[in-house]
Amino acid sequence: MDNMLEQKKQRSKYRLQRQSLPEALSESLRERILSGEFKEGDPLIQEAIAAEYECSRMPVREAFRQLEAAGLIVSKIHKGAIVSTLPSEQIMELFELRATLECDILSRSLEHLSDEDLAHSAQILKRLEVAYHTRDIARVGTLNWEFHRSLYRPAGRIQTLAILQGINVQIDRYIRIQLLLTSGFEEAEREHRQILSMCKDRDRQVVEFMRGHIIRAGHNLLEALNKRRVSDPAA
Amino acid sequence: MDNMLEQKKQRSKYRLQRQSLPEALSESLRERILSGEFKEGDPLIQEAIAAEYECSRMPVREAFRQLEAAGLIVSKIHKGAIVSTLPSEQIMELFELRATLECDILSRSLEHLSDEDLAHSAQILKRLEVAYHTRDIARVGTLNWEFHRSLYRPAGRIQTLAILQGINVQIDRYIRIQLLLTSGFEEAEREHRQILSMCKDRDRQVVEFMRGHIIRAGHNLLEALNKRRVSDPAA
DNA sequence: TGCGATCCAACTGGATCCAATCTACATGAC
DNA sequence: GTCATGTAGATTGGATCCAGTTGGATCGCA
Repeated sequence: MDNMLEQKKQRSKYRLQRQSLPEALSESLRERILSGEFKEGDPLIQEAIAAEYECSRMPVREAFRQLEAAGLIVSKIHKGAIVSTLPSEQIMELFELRATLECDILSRSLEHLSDEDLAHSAQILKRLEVAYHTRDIARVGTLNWEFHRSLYRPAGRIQTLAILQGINVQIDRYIRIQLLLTSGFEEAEREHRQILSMCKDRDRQVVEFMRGHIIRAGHNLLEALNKRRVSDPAA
Repeated sequence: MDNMLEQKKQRSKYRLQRQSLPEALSESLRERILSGEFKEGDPLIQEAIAAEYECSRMPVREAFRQLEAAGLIVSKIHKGAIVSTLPSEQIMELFELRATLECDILSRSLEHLSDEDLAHSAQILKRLEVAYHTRDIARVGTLNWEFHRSLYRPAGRIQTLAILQGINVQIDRYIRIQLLLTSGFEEAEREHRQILSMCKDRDRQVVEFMRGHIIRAGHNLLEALNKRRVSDPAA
């Protein structure tokens, strides 16, 4: 999150984004769910969270509503909230959705991609590789999406990006689990470099290559995940 | 919403779905926004809403969080919430997203479409036509999406349907405005019948026909909307 | 009259309090 | 001993209360 400044560069120069407590809370809680601190099925007790952040239960409740809308938790009336669980088929469906939407947006983006955009992407890719080789899992998850997004932004498709962002939040935690379990990211790393290179050439075949990249990542993830889910019957 | 029972038929037979006040509130408020009672840019004052529903401001605040997550309102800290506004390009983008996702899911659905599914769709279409000819705008909006969804459900793509549902909520209010302004729905009505007929024949060309149907609807909507937006500079 | 500082009303944000509901354990009847 | 019922503790849902912010109105001054 230390690259906020770069991201906001097109906005007003001196804009300080204040956020309400519920927003800050939901951001922090989201990160803790993605990091695996709160696992699938874990109950989230309002009072405990409130105590941790030294605030009342009220902002916690509003944060829960946001997390629920993002699909990270499910809450039943008078029974509290638990971290949501996604069946394998739905995880794969999310990867297929990504494939569909990212191919579409990448195709549109190619026509507007400037050299500065590509330089920016290259920079993110470099940081992503550093994060991967220092085993900084959280940063790998963040930067992986950051890299993809940097390629799509020139398309100017705000709604598509928003949906993709939401999908990414949903699957990020599983990607992190995969990274913790296996080291099957080298393939993705090679592919990322090839994607960037093809984008530099404005080679339209990159669109179909991206589709394969995403679907392969999904399959790899599911394979690792299913191994874990049968051995650990927490699901 | 009177077909709830049908939809839940595969669940436990006697399940009563209680909902919390915030949920009920956000549902009601969403409907009021979609119906145009609250227009783009209108401020939503917590206290006023709470008074209307004879409850405290607390459940209203939680409902606002949900509506914000759905993209129907935007709230600034210490300045309250207003009904969100979508620029024309983003409305068209949402229609293009619909085209992409609905073609994909329809294609998958075709392989599982049973005769019962088709009978159900036909029934909805009939109700949709009744609603249109009795000028029941709210029902037209609801049933239009209901018809589309009934064709996609057999695909079993939960996440895709959830995203499409979200998109539909976003554009429903503009569809209703269009229905109020013009009567350009006859074309869509003809197309609906043709879509259903092609589905009955399991004709795969229905996928591309659906794409045209959605894109045409988007263009018609934007045309009507732009006329209104230049004459009424509320945006 | 025009500009600016100050004050006030309206509203939102957050804390605390009370009520409703669920869970688990204990008690008692058969 | 087992099953049903009752009850207490925990937890959430909703109301009320207080503090902080905003925006506009008012007043003062040049």
